[in-house]
Amino acid sequence: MINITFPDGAVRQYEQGSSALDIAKQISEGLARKVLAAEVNNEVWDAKRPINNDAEIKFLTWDDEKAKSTFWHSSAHLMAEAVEGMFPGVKFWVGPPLEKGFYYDIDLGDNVIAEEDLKKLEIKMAELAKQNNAYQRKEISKEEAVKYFSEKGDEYKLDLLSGLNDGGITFYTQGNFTDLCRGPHIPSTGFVKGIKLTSIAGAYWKGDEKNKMLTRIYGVTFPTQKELDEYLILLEEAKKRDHRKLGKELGIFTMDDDVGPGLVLWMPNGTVIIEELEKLAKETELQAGYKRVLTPHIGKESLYLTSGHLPYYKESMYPPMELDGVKYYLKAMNCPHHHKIFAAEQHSYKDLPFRLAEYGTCYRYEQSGELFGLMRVRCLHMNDAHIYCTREQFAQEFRAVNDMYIKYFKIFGIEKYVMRLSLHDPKKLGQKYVNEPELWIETENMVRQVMKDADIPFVEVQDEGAFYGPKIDVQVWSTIGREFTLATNQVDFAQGKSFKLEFTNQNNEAETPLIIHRAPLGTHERFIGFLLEHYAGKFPLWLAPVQVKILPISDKFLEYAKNVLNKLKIADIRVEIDERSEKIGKKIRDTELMKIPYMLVIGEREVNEEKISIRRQGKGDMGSKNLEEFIELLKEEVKSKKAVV
RNA sequence: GCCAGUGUAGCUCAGUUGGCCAGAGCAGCUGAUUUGUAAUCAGCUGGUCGGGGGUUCGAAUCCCUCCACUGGCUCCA
Repeated sequence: MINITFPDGAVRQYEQGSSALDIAKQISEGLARKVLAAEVNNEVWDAKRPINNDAEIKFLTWDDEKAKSTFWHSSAHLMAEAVEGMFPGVKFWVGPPLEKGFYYDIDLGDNVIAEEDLKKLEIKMAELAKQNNAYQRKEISKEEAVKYFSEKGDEYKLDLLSGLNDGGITFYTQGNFTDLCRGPHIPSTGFVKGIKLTSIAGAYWKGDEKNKMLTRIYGVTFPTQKELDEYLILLEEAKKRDHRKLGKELGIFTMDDDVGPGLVLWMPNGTVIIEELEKLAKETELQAGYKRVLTPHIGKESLYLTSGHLPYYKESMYPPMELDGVKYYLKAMNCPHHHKIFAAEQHSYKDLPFRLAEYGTCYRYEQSGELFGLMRVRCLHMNDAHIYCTREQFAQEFRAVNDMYIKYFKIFGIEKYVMRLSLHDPKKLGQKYVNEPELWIETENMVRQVMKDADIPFVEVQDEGAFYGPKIDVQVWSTIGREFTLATNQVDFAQGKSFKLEFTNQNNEAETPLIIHRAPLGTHERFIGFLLEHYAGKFPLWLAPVQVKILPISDKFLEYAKNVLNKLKIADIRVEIDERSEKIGKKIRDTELMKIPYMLVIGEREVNEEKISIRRQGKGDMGSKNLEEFIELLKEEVKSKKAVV
């Protein structure tokens, strides 16, 4: 007998070799029907895997993220079985679960798969699921596994095997499909009910663009059709919040073939938002001791050779224009220009930290396939600044930047974010990273310490640093689930040297400053793209391009309405009037769709009472007030920067 | 850049196996209407069917090529 400890601390005895599923069955059949996998001593196991020693166990059902992963990974195997049935002889790489769903990377050989085939595969998967085949685990020696895949001629699985040690290797089989897999899996295919294969994509083998491109099929499955349907509806809803759709509908931005891909034209409504954001940045940075500068959009080749950007960055810069034998590049970053401003004057340690800020316009020739709405563009306006400081000042400055991020995130109601410490890869020193092994370690430690001291949670990732130093990237998720880097805070120990930047220290010696590059609001493009999805186009009052729309019921009340318009304008409110001879219902509908926060309905009653009727976007009629009162409310709301939910 | 897909009026979309001057709704314009909290009515304008080339008696429909966009990969603020 073995002792099994349950999450509530209860200990019960079971026969040696009982599986989690056996145990669940003894508790109740209902539970057993729901168990997808089990955590055995904090490791996820197949529910049917025999337990031979005393253990702590926890049943995993659909509600548990780990069970979902197991479910989706098992679904990937199910899809692989269907694919193998359709295209015999194909080879499989890996098929991991995702946050929502799964994929499998497949070498289809000479076969081509089209979107229509996904339907067929779904049907095939449903058939196979219905057979309710068990996922059978088998421990196997490395020799035997190598033999199996050698005979199959499967170089991919052999490659996986080469990285595995003998002893821990397992095969999983369901129906006619056997895969090298560490598991775990759900008990049988019958659990998979709602099946949707979402897309086909190419993916480089091992994520390296020099390697062969495999076919990746994405899918998602659920234990019931109903849950799948609900998920698909959710996806449809998410599309409505897409910043590209909203951007067009609300007149925020546009792009044009004749201007060029990735080049954003900010329309009047978008420009209002940009100006408000810049106002916020200016106020915030002024208080934080930054000085504003303005620099040209181009620079000579020599500038980028000095900075060291050119060798690392040339591919993503617009090609140079040549004048009188000198090459000029469009700037892809503002730092070299700022460094030259630092260099233009003598600096004493007493001047430091020296902080230069600019909403700098940069041009990056991103690969065509990388462009994506506002999130990835070729002309961007960066909320950039460079801080020149001493080593002693570094910690405090770096922390102040992080604090600024958090302050901004509060204003915008950004609750979900992760700070990511991006480190170098020692193997790539001299290639992707400047060859200063000690400085890398030193600055990485400095940043790590700052984060720890400030008690800010962060994750560390290898091989993600800037070429000149480690950085903190801030990952955010828009409400529709897109993840991207919004802000960045970088240490630079290299450019100070290469630009021969100096200050005089207490001992009257020349010393090179450390440089912090930072962009808390990222770029206008990405930030506004994010905000569009974050607010679903319903911008808080302070950012709303049009804050108030006046809706006269008929032109009889136009004069009064225009009077209101002028008073609001004088109060610095962004206000418009709808003079069309449409019915009030129509005017309201159009204004609601444009997501304008306040509507003022003006008819006979308002004129007689010298009031205005207020309607709040999404909330309906709010009753009437006199105009002065309303203006005060507006001013307060603007000042609070709060979003109405 | 790579893999797969899409590209028809300002927008959202129809357009059957290639075959009468390419359609609808919304928007726009003109007129009527003067309206009380999410769509008033009528008429009209508007399209080299992404560009170019080819197959064919005939192409929005088939083929090639280029461009743009979409979903991914690589890359990234």
